[in-house]
Order: sequence, then C-alpha cells, then structure tokens
Amino acid sequence: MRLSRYFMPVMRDVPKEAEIVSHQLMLRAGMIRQESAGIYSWLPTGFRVLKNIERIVREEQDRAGALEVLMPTIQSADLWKKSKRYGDYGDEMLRIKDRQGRDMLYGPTNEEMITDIFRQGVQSYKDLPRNLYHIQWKFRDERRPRFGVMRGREFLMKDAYSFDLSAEAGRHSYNKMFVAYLRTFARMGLKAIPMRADTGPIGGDQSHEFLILAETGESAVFFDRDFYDMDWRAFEIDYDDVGRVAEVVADFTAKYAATDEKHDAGEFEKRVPEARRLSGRGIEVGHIFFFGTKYSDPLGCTVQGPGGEKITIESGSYGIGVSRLAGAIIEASHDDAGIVWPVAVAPFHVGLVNLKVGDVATDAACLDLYEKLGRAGVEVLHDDTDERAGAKFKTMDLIGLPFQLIVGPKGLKDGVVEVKDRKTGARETLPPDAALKKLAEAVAAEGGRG
RNA sequence: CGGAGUGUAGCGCAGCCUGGUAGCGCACCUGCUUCGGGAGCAGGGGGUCGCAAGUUCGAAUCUUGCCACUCCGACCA
Repeated sequence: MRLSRYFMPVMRDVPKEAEIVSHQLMLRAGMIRQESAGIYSWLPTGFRVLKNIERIVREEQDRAGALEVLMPTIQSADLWKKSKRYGDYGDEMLRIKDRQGRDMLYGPTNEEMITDIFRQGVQSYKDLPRNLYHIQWKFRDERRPRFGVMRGREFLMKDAYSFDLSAEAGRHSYNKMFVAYLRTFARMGLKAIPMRADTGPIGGDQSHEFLILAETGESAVFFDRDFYDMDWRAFEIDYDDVGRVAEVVADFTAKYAATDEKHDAGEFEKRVPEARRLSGRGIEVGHIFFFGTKYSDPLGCTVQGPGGEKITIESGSYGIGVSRLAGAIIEASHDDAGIVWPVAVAPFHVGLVNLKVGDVATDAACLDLYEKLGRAGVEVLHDDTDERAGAKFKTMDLIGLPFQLIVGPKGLKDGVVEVKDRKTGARETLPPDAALKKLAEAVAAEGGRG
C-alpha cells in the first residue's frame, strides 16, 4: 500500500477521551474512531489488525476441529424466553421491536440459537461430537463502557459451542479448546495465563479465563511464577489424542492461577512457595465454560442413542474477545514512541520509507523494493509522501510496523539501505537485495500463517 | 445506576468569573527557502461556541431544562 493513497489519520495530540495507552495509541495511529460510547468504527489500519487477529483465531479453531458458521446479530426473543434468560439478562441486553411489535434483541451471545440449530440438525448419537463456532459482532449494553475497544458495548467475539454425548466426552471437547486457546494467543505473541474462573450468568461447573498481564487490566490476578517458564510456543499437538490433550491441560492447570473472585489466599500460600507467588492485574481475552445440560435440557436438545434411548447433549461454550485483543495486544506491546506490533497481527510487516521523494534514483529503488517485497509475500506500507524524514520516522514508530526499510540517496550512493527493527531499535545497513532477503525471512519466520 | 467532571475549528486548549458578535498551538491550503529523526518565513481557508428555552438593546459568557461524552465504584469477551 502506498501511503499517499491510504487513509490513516494519525494524530500528534492525544484525544482527551482516551485514558489508557492502548486506546490513545489506537486513536493516534488512526486505527479506530469512536462513534458513541463503547461503539467504534474501524479505519483501514485498525481493520487490517482486526482481520489478522480474526484469521489466527479462525485457523486455530479449524485446526482443533471446530466448524465455522455465521449466526445473525439480531435474534428473536422467543428462544431466550424458553431458556429463561430473557428476564435474567437484564439491562445489558439491547431489546428492540420489529415493525410487527415482535420482541427482538441484538445478541449478547448465542447459546440459545446454536443449541436450537443443533437440535434441529442432529437426531442421532452418530452425529456427535461436534463443535460449531462463529465470529460475529455482539452487543452488551454495559453500565460503563470504557478503555476503547477493550470494553466496548459492541464487540467482535469468537464463540464456539461443543456438543457431546457424555460429560467425559464433553471434557475432551473442553480440553481441546483449552489447548487451541494456548496456541491462538501464543501466535499473537501473548502469554495468556489460564485461570480458574467464575461461571457467571452462563452457568456450569468448569470454567477458565485466559488473562494477559497488564497494569491496566480490570481483574486482580494471583499466580505461580512458574508460568513464566512454561512452553508458550504454539506447539504441535494431535487433537484426537485424548490423553495428550488432557496432559497439556493438566500441566497448565496444575499451577496456581486465579482471578480475585476465585482466589483463595490460604490455598495460594499452601501450594506456592513465597518466592514464586506473584500478583498483578490482567486483561481477560478468552473464557471457556463447560455447562453440561444447562441449555440442552430446557431447549430439548437430545439425540437418540444406540439402544433407542434419549440422550441429553452435554455442552460447553468458548469465547475469545477478538476486538478486545487488538487493544490487549497493544497494552502488552508498546513503548514511548508507539505501538510495537507482533509480526503475526501487524497491519503491515514493513514500512518502506522513501527519504527523498522526487529523487529519481531513490524513487526507483523504493518502487523496485516495494514490488519485490510484495512478490515475496511481505505486506508493505510505502511512505511515498513528501513529508520530512523526521515526521515519517515518528509516524512509523507510532503505528508500530515490525520493520522499517529506509531508503535515501546517501545510502544508495554507497549501495546500501537501512533496516530497522521496531522492537529492538536495532539498525543495519546492507545492500538492497540482502535487506529484501532478510525481511522476507523474518516475516516468514514470525508471520506464522497457520 | 450512585458520585465527580467536560462539551468553543480535524486534534489539544484559552476566552466565561466582570455580557458588546471568537482566539492560540498543531494539522490543512498557496508561494519561496529548506530537506537523513516532527523545518523557517510570508500569505490563506475553516467554527449554527453540544441542543433548546429564558433574562437582556445585545449571550460562547448569566438562568433553567435536555442531550452527549469522560473519570471513580458494583458486572463481563
């Protein structure tokens, strides 16, 4: 993309409505625009990040055997009345009426609808297990939206729903999602610690929240320092290997980690030596539940077993805050100059900076590199504007692309260009071909197309 | 929803107390000079002062009501 043809309204001053750093940086980098409290437009740069996050989530859900569907944002109230949650959900649910006066709602979640879909489509035990998910906008009319996209009222969420014949089988479905979440967040460069959690209004008896550590997090968290030594890479695993999947889950759940609601100070002291006890604040980026027959019972979601008997389906649900992650990743990865994107979610991989637009040799060199990088699968934002060099560097640092490729007449005279690593600040001068090779390799290594 | 606060140009702000028809910085446009880490000079464009009613000869400014947004608390991806 050529910056001269792009739409990226960056700001030098911080809009006063933004309190936390991720919100400030998203606004300053021209990623989002607030439309009303807790509701945002995603501008081109922000939208690219959102799509990258969504892509990783989708790839890992698919890998774990979940099947993607798309349910509507608007739902009829009927299903919710059947599950008794129409009343329970309270003012958080945005209720609307259609022209016939029918009660409708903007979905805050989809347990009822997916259960109904599944009930209608499956009659035999032979059709289980299954896991269906979608990535769709939700609306929850929060009492107090805040922190930009981290706690919006309208937000993009991945929600998956598992259907099993027995509680044991349901446990494996739960464990698969647990592992898929570890992989998903690892690919985004995050260490998301699984913590025991309250089940809240969703209900059920087994639940974990995945939290990343950040000072601005909304939950107080208590955990074992040993988590830092875990293998957080997106390790390979055979999801059909029930024992192995359970082992990974056991490994992560053996260590103490809990949010304040579930925290037990006595147990913490008993299980974790003092030197390893850590506390801090965390941002919840994922939440998984196993709730058994809570929805299948009232909605009559059953299948016929081998002996002709009726089996009530055991279910779980699994959420990831896709739009929240955009803010959460920035909270976890930024410095004084701006955002520092992990390669896998960066809006572009490389910022190509032309230091002297209008200089024939420099323009030609930039164009050549731009085309070659594109062919190598590297996404490039080419700053071909006639801004001053200083301003260009500030902008590049602000928007946080992982690499900057800096091309100017002085370097070209010596046959070199400069490559800057945004994260480390390291700069290297090398011939254009070598720079190209280096960037292509770095992006291939870290970009992690699943 | 309880408490606190803010609405004046795209963004950040001053002006309001003590009414007289709107200003600063950045950004934007034009020209010249500059040009390897947010340039200088000169000229220029842009605002129903959140909305409505009231007081007044006259309201950004005073009064009342409403709306929007932000922050602090209880819930959640």
